[in-house]
Amino acid sequence: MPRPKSDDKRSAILAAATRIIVTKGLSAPTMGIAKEAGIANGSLFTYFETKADLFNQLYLELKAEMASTAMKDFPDQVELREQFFHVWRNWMNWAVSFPEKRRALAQLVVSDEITPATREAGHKIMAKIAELMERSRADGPLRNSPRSFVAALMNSVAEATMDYMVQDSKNAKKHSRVGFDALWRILA
Amino acid sequence: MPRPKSDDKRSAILAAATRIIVTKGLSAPTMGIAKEAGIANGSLFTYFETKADLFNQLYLELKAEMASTAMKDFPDQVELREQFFHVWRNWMNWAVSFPEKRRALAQLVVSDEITPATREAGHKIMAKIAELMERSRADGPLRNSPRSFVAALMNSVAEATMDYMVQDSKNAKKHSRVGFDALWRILA
Amino acid sequence: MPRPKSDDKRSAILAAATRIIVTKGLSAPTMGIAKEAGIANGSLFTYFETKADLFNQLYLELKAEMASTAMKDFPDQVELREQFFHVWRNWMNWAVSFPEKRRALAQLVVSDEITPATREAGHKIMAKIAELMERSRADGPLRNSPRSFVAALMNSVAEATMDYMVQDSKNAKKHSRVGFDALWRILA
Amino acid sequence: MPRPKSDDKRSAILAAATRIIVTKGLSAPTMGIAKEAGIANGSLFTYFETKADLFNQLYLELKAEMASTAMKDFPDQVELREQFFHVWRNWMNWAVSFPEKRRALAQLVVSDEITPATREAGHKIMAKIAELMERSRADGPLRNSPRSFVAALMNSVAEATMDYMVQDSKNAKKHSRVGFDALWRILA
DNA sequence: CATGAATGAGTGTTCATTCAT
DNA sequence: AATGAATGAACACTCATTCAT
Repeated sequence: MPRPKSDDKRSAILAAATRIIVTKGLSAPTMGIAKEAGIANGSLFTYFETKADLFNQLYLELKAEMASTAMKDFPDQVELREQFFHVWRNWMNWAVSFPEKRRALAQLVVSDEITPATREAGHKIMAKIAELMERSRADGPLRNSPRSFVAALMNSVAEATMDYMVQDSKNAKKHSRVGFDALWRILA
Repeated sequence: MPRPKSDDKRSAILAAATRIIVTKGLSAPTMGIAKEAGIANGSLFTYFETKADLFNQLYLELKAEMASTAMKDFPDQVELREQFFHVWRNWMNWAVSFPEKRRALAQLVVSDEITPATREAGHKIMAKIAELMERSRADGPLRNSPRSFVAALMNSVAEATMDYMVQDSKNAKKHSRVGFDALWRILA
Repeated sequence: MPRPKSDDKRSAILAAATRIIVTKGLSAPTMGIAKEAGIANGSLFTYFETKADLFNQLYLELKAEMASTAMKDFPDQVELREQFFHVWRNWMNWAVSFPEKRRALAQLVVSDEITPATREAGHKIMAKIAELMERSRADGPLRNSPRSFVAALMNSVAEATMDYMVQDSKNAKKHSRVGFDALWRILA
Repeated sequence: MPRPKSDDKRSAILAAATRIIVTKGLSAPTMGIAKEAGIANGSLFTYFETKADLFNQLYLELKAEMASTAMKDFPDQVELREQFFHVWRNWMNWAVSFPEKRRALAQLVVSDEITPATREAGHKIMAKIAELMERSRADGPLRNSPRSFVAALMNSVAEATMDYMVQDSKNAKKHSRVGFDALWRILA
């Protein structure tokens, strides 16, 4: 029974990577990430086989956190629009509360280090939200468009809204509503 | 800033960069771009001071081409919605006709090599389109939102629509319409 | 130098190192050797202070086994040439029976990790064979050459013969004889 | 017409590698070789694609020099034994005159970075010497052994002789003769 | 102006060795 | 004693940029 691989350390690396990606981008040296995490450069590779592996896992971690935050306190008994707005509000709040996580995720999304398998897994994580979206557009103008198109639209509106909220955080709540209304106009 | 002798060579580099960025991403070596352009690696720096400079100029070049294509044959005499749709259609067609340019531009947009000044200039280039957008939303639900938010929304809908069109190019025309309708629902 | 508890484990490491050296060379990671030996990487250093130490001990181990095999069933009562040939035959047989040991040893011989002291000890181990050699050349053309030169010649002929035998193992016995005759012609 | 790739520099790298290999072995850092050659570390890779490439070329270079030195002033009109001895003497002299080259070559020969193709080319370079060897053993006791075996024997005797000569260079000439006689006894 | 050799800082990853458990 | 995580120096190779020709 030697020192067991510490979950704390894994988390520290992930958190460090998040911070460093925000400031230096995806080309940030692994050594910088290790230092930020308070470990030796070589130790990083005890937890993640390669830099790309680290990025893929971070992508998933962030997406999972985002999705689970979005689904928190999900109200089963209310009507669809309100359900969706509940999720939307949680989603936006996460982005505003953890701007670094959101920006890091945004970088990871466009990285070509993220494998198709990882992206696929990422989509599965968002399944609940996607399902809400599906139900919302079921009778709307986009009822015949492919899901991926609708999902892309939803994501873009979400991203734009987040930016808006972060920039003018005093009125964040209002902006969240405006973004959701725009989305709803697209879908339903 | 005396522009160098051969405009041909400058264009060749820009075109080469476009192609290389699509296949290798923004981390593509300058030497690869030079080779693709049919010149020696050192010569690239006669035309562009640094790699970042090349990218900034390419960003502007592509944006300008996109914008001018969008404004082609602009119909002054028709009503606003139709004017906007004319522009939208040109815009979408450009993206479908020159997928490499569009994809390169998409990469450049998220690059942190692109300076704020360049982004600002890029927005100016889109001024005509922005103005249309402004007029369209003047009486709509987003009439009180900041222009940047509205612009971000428009861009996202455009990007999603382009992807959609490229993926299913047989029905490109129909998809273009669907995207525009979605945009219009947001704005007006 | 208290030898560690388990001689089994020590032997396992030595045997693993032999195998790994053959496939990966002397730059084989200690971790690979440990895994092959079925122990944890850190445990290797309980038995051998350093990688170089392991190699030095392995060198000696292999040389000792080689020498003792060569001297097996030594016939005291026959004449010199036959005595020498008996040893030669055992020697060659060992090489053919344990090709991995021989190849590992060949690599170790040229390694600069093997210290002069170890080499010296290795020569002592071969003392019996060297003595036979000395007696064989006592009246021959090399009677006035330094022992080290003669030993080097003998070793080279042996090495060449071993290669020859391994390559064409069907006629190994014949090749062994041819090699010995060549050696004898040099010495006596 | 830029700076042309300089043959001097190529030679300097090769010479530097020779020296460094002797002192630090084949694991010598490329940076050390570059520094010894008086160039920047990156420049080494202008002349040799990889470290392995450098080693392969050096192997060939050294072998070629050795072979051409050995054939210098080849006497066509004398009998076989004398021809062979002439070559042998040149060969031994080269080894004694350039001990670093010889030792570097000895290391390269056992390196697994040297490709089969390179080894093949190396053998071609030695073709003339091999031919002499073939003629010498044509009627001798090894007339039925494979050439590779005979060549291995010859090389080993040569190596042993060189060591001997270097160690006791005062009597180098005598030792060269002794070695040759031993070889001749094997072959003819 | 064009060329491509020269430069040298920068980087992901490996690995012998140490040490906490 | 055994384990395997932790360490950090080391290293081959890349690449934007400079500069001699």
